[in-house]
Order: sequence, then structure tokens, then C-alpha cells
Amino acid sequence: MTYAKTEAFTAEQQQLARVAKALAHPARVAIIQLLASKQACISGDIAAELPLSRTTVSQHLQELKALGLIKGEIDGLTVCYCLNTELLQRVQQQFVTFFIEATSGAACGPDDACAC
Amino acid sequence: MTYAKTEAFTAEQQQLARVAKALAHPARVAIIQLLASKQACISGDIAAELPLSRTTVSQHLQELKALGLIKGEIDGLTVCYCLNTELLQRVQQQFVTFFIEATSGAACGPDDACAC
DNA sequence: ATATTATGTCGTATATTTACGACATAAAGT
DNA sequence: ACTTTATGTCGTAAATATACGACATAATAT
Repeated sequence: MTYAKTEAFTAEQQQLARVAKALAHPARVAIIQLLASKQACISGDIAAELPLSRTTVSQHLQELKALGLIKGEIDGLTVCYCLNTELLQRVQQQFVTFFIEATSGAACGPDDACAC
Repeated sequence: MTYAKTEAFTAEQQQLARVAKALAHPARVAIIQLLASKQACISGDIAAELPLSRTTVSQHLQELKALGLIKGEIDGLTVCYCLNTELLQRVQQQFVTFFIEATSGAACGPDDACAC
């Protein structure tokens, strides 16, 4: 039971952490940027653009898909991945809210001195 | 060598992933929110407010501190933690840029159909 | 029918994260 | 000096994440 004390936190905290985790690997960040750069969806030659094996890329894709950040539709032999912009926009809002909350306080002094 | 192919990605991707990783656990999200809610800094009774052992909380604090998101100053017997709002603002900007880039494209159709 | 091609899934090795008790350290109180 | 109090660090167990080769699957192509 040395993990997952997650239940003890609020739904918002868990949700933000879940999405943050999805972005916590440069490969997944790169995948999202790649999908965003191409107007249409790309098939599995995503792997060709990344310095990782096809298996590993597929794993990262599944993770993003599990969270719903990307969608994948089978089109004959190839699979067509694309961003779920709706969800991404909602997620963006969550992050913005969190950061505004975090950066609004005066917090420490301007230097490094922590004038409590 | 089954890890850390990180070098192969851009500095931006690595940086974003690094910060996202810091936010990838509800405890760390909660810590940041806690520090933001109190106008001044809090000492280690942060642990008292979280459903985790003091050791574990200390570990999370070190992680946030290592990234520079929070600062900790020793004040006699207690340690005073507070947010690094400057860095948080810069990080916020990175996330905003990323999300704008990700949500600007038309991507898929309005439904789930992926019209490639 | 058989080969080719594009993907996903399984198994597995290694690295990292999470969580906590036990001990170390250091300031403040008695 | 000795105890108390607040923290950090170490060691360690268990859970997850990362990475990839080998095999399975299914749709085209020949």
C-alpha cells in the first residue's frame, strides 16, 4: 500500500495531477506538439519522428488516449491520431486557474529572503 | 539504459515535462495551493494538513524545491517555505504557450469522427 | 492463398517514484 | 547538561514508469 494515497486529495487536485502526469514526459509533449503542427491527424509514423521505438511510442499514445487528450480512429491499415481540442481547452483552463491562484499571493520578498 | 532518452528532445519539451512532473502528484499540487492560500510562508506543519507522513511530505517539498518552485529558509527551529512566484509566472507562461499551440489547430471534427 | 504492411499487445528488464520508520542534527527550553 | 521540538536524511519495500524485442492481428497488395 505504498502508493496511491490519492483518494485523500480533492478531485481537482487529482485531476490536475493526472493531466500533469500525462505531460510529464518529453515524448508525450512532443507527440502533442506534433499533432498540433499537422493540421490533420497523423498515423503511426509518429514513431518515425521520435527517437524511440515504435513500441514505446505506441505506449505513450495509449496513455494520452486513455486520458482522452488525443483520439485515434482506425482507417483501414493505418490509425489516425488527432488532438481532442475540446478536452485540451478545458484542461488549459484548469491549469490557468491553478497558476493564477498560485501566483496571485505576495508570497516571499522580491529577493530570496523569506520574510516570515 | 532503459530510461532517459530525454536528451533527444528539445530543451522546451524537457523543461515543460520537468515542471509537469512536479505537478504530477496531488500532494505537490496541494502543497502549492496551501502555500498560496496562506499569505505568508508555512513551516513543516504542512505535513499536518496532508494525509501523508512527515517524511513523505518532506520528500515532496524537496522535489518542489529542487525545481525552484518553492523556497525554504531556516528560521531557528522551523523552516519557512513559500512559493517562488517569479518562477511560477514564467512556468505559467510556458504552459499557456503550449496549450495555445495545442488548441489552436482545427484538429478533428466536432464529434469523435476523425476525418483525415 | 500468401506476402506485405501497419499497428497493437505481451513479457520483461531496469529505472524511478512513493511512502514511511528509524536515526541524525540542531535550536530552544528547563 | 539534558530534554524537547522541528526538520532533514538514510535505508528500504512496494508500486509505477520507461523502453524495447518478439509475437499477434488485421487490412491491403500480389
